[in-house]
Amino acid sequence: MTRTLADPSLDAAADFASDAAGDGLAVSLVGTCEATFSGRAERRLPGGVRQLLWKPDDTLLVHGASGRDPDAWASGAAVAVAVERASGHASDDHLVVETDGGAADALRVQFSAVHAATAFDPASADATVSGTESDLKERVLADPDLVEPGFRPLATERETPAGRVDVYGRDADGNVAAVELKNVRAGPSAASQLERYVTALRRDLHADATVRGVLVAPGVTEKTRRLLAESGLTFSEVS
Amino acid sequence: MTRTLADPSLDAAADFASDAAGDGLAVSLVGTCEATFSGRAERRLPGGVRQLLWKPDDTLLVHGASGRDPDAWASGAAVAVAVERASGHASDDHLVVETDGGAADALRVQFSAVHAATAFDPASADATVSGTESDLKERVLADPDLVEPGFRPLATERETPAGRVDVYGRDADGNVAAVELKNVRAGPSAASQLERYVTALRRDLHADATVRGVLVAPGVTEKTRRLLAESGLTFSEVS
DNA sequence: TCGTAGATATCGCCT
DNA sequence: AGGCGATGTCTACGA
Repeated sequence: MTRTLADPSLDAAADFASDAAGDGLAVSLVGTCEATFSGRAERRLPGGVRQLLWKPDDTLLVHGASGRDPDAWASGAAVAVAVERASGHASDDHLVVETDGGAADALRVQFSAVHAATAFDPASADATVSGTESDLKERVLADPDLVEPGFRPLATERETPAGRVDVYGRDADGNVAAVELKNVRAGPSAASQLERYVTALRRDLHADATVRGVLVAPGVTEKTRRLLAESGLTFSEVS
Repeated sequence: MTRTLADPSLDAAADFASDAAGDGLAVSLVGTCEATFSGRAERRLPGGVRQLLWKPDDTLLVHGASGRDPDAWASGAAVAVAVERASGHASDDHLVVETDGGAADALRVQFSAVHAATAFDPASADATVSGTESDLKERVLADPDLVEPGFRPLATERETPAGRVDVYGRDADGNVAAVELKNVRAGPSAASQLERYVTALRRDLHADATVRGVLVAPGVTEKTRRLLAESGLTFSEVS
C-alpha cells in the first residue's frame, strides 16, 4: 500500500502525488520549496528543505526544522498539484501544490526539487484520552467535597446568559454556588470567566439570593488570586 | 543530503534513524505503529499506518489521516530509538522511538513495520508574517481616529495590576481610555479582558478619574455586545 | 522560570 | 453555520 520514490523528477513527483491523492492516500514530499500563505494573515517561507504532508482530508502541512506546529498549513480547501514550466531551462520548472484559488485561505507550496516522495494509507485518529477537564468534573461529581465541605451539585453545564457554568449547586449554607473547573494552573481569564457567570446568575435569580463563585484548579497565579479576592470569589485547590 | 529507504528491516530503519538524528537531520518514518502518551494526560493510539516525524530539536510528531494537529506528539525531551526483540519470532520485533524515560511527558511509538524512511536537513522557520494584532496596533497608532474621533494614544502595553493594556490614551473629552485590540470577531473573553483593565485602572488612578474601555475589532458576537453594554464599555468596528 | 496573552490557533460540542 | 470554551493547546515576549 505504501509507495516510495527517491529523487524523482518534478513530473514524476507530480504524477505520484496526484495518483496517490486520487487513491485516498496521504502524500509526503520532502524537497526544496518556498511557500506563501494568504488568508487571515500573510505568511512567506523562504526557500529551504521541508516536508509537505498532504492528508486525504486535504489538510496541507509544511514542516521545517523545529516545533510542533507547521511552518505553514491550510485545511478545508481543495488541493491541486501541477508542474509549472519555466520559459527558460527545464531546471527552472516548479512543482506546485496549492489550495483551490477560490478558497479564503490560500496556501501555495512551490518545489524546485523533490528529494523523496512517500504515499501511504493513514490510520484515522481514534485516540482514547484521559486526564482532561471532563475527568475533573467526574471527580467533583463523585466527591463534591473536593469543591468545599458541604457543597452539593445540582446541575452541570447550566446555562446562563453569560455562558455555561461547569457545575452549579449549593454550598453548606444553602447559597447558590457556581463552580468553574480548570485542570491546569488558572490565570486571569479563568477568574473573569467565573465572574461573568456569577454576575449573570445574580441578575437572573431573585435579588435576595446570594451567589458564590468557586474556582477549582490545581493552582492559580498570584495576580489571579488577587482578582478572585477582589471579586469575592473563592479558590479551591485540587491535586 | 536527503536519504531514503524503502521497506527497510526494523534494524536498518533503526540504524538509519539513529544515524540521521546524530547528523542533525530530521527523520520521517512511515509505517504501522501504535503509540502511547503519558504526561499531562493519557493517550493511546491503536495500531495503524502513520507518519512519525522526528525533528532535530527532538520534537516528535505522529500524523494520521486527518487534521492539522498530530495524533500524538512530544517535545522537549531527549529521544531514543531502539529495536526491541521479541522472545519468539523476529517478526514480532518492534522498532521503538520514545522520549527519555525521565521526562514528565512520555511518548512511545512502536512500529511493527516501517515502509519508508526519509532523512533530510530541514530549513529553520524564518517566516515573515503580517495581518496580526500587532499590525492592527500599528494601524491604530498611525491613525488613532480608528478607535474613535479625537482619541489620542499615550502608551502601548501599559501595565496594570490586571495585565497589559494594548493601547492607553485619552478620548476627545480628556477621559482615560483603555483600548483592547482584536483582529478577529471578538467573543466574551475579550469583553472580560477589557473590563479587567478598566477596573484596575479605576482603582489605580484617582477616584475622580473617568476611565473608559474601547474594544476595537472587526466585529463582536451578540452576547459580547451585551456584555460590553452592561459593563459600560464601547465597541469600535475596524475592517 | 514564571506569567500573560496571541494564534492563519484547532477541535469538539451544542444551538 | 456560528457561538463558545477546552486544549497534553503551542509560541513569543517580558519580568
